[in-house]
Amino acid sequence: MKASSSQAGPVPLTPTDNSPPPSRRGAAARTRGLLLDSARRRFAYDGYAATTVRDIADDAGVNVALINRYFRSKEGLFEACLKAVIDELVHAARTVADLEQIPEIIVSHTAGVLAVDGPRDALLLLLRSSGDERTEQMRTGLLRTFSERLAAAAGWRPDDPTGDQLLLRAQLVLSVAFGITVLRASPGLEPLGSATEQDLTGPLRDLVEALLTRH
Amino acid sequence: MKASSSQAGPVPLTPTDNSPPPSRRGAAARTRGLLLDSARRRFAYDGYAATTVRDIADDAGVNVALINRYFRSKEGLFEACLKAVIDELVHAARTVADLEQIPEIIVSHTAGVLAVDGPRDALLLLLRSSGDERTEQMRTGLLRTFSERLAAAAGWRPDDPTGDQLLLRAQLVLSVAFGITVLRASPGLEPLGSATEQDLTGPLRDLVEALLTRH
Amino acid sequence: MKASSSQAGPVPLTPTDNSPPPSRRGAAARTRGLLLDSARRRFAYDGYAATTVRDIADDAGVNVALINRYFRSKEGLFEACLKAVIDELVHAARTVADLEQIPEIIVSHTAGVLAVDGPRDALLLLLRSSGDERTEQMRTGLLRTFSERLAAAAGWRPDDPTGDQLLLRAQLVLSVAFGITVLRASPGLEPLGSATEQDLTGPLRDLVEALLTRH
Amino acid sequence: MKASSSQAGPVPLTPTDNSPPPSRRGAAARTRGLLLDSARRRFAYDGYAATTVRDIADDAGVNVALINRYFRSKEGLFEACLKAVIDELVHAARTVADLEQIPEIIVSHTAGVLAVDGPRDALLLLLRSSGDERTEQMRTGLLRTFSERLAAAAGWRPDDPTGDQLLLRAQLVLSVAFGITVLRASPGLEPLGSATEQDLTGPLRDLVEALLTRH
DNA sequence: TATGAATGAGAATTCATTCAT
DNA sequence: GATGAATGAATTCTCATTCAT
Repeated sequence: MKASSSQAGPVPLTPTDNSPPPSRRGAAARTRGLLLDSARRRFAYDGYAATTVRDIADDAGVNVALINRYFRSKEGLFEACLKAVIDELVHAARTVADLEQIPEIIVSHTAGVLAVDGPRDALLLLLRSSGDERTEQMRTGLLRTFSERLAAAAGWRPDDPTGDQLLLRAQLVLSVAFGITVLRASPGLEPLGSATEQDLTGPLRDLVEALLTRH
Repeated sequence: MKASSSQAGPVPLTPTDNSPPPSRRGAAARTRGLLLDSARRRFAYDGYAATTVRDIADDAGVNVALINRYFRSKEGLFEACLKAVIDELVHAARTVADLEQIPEIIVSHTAGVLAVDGPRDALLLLLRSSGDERTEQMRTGLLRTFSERLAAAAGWRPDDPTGDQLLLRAQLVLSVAFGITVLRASPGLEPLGSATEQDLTGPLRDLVEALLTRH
Repeated sequence: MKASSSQAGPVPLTPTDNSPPPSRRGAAARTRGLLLDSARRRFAYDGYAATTVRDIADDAGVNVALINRYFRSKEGLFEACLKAVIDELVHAARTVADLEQIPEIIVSHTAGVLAVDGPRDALLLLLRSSGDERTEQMRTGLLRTFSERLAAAAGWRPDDPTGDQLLLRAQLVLSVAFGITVLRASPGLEPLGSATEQDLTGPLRDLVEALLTRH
Repeated sequence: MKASSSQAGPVPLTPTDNSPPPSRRGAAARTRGLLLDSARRRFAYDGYAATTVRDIADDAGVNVALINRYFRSKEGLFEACLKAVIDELVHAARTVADLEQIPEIIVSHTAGVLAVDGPRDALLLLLRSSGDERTEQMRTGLLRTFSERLAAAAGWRPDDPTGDQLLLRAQLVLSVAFGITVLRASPGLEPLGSATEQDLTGPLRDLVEALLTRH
């Protein structure tokens, strides 16, 4: 049985772009963008295999064949989504300079109302797989980068012989972020499901401090 | 493109039962069990939609049609897997009496070599969806139960007016467990990927203490 | 979609034989008979392709594999049914000596409550096909025989040069019989659906007289 | 064993439309029509269950998937066929004003060479069932309408207290039509099998007069 | 003789993708 | 650039039949 989200689209709100095609030139970029947005949501919430290219095209309000035109294939589209998400997260990782910022970063990628998200589906999509080798590696690469960045904020250095302990702890912090994301994607679990940024920040501060301070 | 695991099976090791078919009369239970085991692994690692009934049958070494015979449909099989996992987890939840036990419980469901698992794929499968309403509810029900149990170990009571804070923190602990699981399912992230139970227990103790003590 | 009759059996009444297996010897014949009865009804009402060997076995209350044991195949079973029906009808045809008997013969094979029939499904089954060449010929052979017999009662002789007219009229009489059967098999058409033998005899007398007298 | 007609198609003659596809844009209606034609023949002659969607698509010379595109399912296609047939027959029923016309109407729907038919398979298809409740009702509805129309031509009125007798006789007339159809569908029964319209009209006149005049 | 287990062929349907306009 | 039409490769499921007890 297909997910009920198939007809309605997982998050039909905030179509991101309702403006008419700006001209002849530029219409392509706009269509590409619409598809990318829809795909990202679908892939994130329903997973790669459960998502139909028709779902995506319908959400975007464009013809299915354009997916192949602009992205060569369903998998090409997935890769494009992944690339976009990774870019965002690499950027976010760079902003992590010290431990105090970590809770905030996590919260900004996991909290918020599901429907209004956009950047909120990033972590979720990162966990999805199309089964393709290349995207698998992109994913792993980012995870590594991100956890090293978190560890670095706690004093970790690549050549530190005893650094594995710290890196492991950083990856546990990362785990919380992903854990929150997957649990929030599974509806009905309160109070986590509708926790606000404020609700989460306090506990996360405790958590980060416990895991990453003086170890 | 299909997942590369399609041919090899995600983890074909430890078939759990290599014994020869016990006569023929009465072999039904064994066959059913083989299918359940294979399905559980496949669904957990590849997801519902990406898993083919043929994959499952081949892993189990039996004919595809038997899936329909014993479980009515692919979805029936998924539901059976989910039920089994939920039973295990409900049992695990019951053993949680005080905070000290929590790290151990988490570790026992998240660590261990991927290939040797069995109970280790429980959390992962719990996150998978077939899109069916009923299984969705089973999942949510368990998540609620489990988080309440964790909170209770920290002193939470259902009628406590300010208990939501504690329940939220318990759900964050649960998040870590799921987060570890999904990150370990994504191969290549070291040191988390091959962390042993000992490696994880210490940090988790800090984490549980920070989140659930005196709040 | 399968016919709703699949679970309930088209006519579960009058199992024809509820007696316990008489001995070891003789059990075979009884089982064979049970299967033949069930098959006949199923084939007649649902058609060959829509009927499942499991439907038949379940109706008869015996194991499916026995169909192959006793009749070699589904088609063998169908052929056996057809043969039985043909035997009955050949016998009926022989009793037709003059025109007055024809309405009665028709009525006895078309009227009666659907559920209680037995000989009433004969004509219906005769119209069913398994697609096999041989059964097709058996069917045609009987139809020929029967219509010649009807024509003979009206004075037709095989070598009569102008006899075709009369034979055609006899086949129209046969048509009525089959027409009544198929219309009665399609439920809800009143008053034909529940017409009694008395209701039908009068009109049929008029019909036979009009078609077969002095031409 | 499958019907021998499976490979050859029941009556592949007169494809109704040999014209080349009219451009490509807008070819949908033509394809739909081709499928409808093939389906009608197949369903009428082989029955619903014995007919394969691939048979139909091959007869029509188009891809199988288009059946689902245009009719949603095999059953949807059957329903479309039934609807078309019913429309034709309702139209035919309306033309019946007095008794003299009845033989002609019957003849026009039952005679003619099998291969050249088109409207000739209407009655046959009407007797076929997919097992679906809804189509069953459509069928019964038409049968009722049609027989009332025949009865009306003989003076029957809906509120006539003794009208059942007349209605029953009208349904016997209908029976002849269906009887002729099913007997002609079963090949090899001469002279009925190749009787022309002229051959049938005379006897049918006698029959209608005997059944429907002054009763 | 009877039965539950197992199998392989075939059926309907879905879906990503390509083609022609 | 965009679209409706068409295709072929899967995928799930059903079913007649065979096997071993």
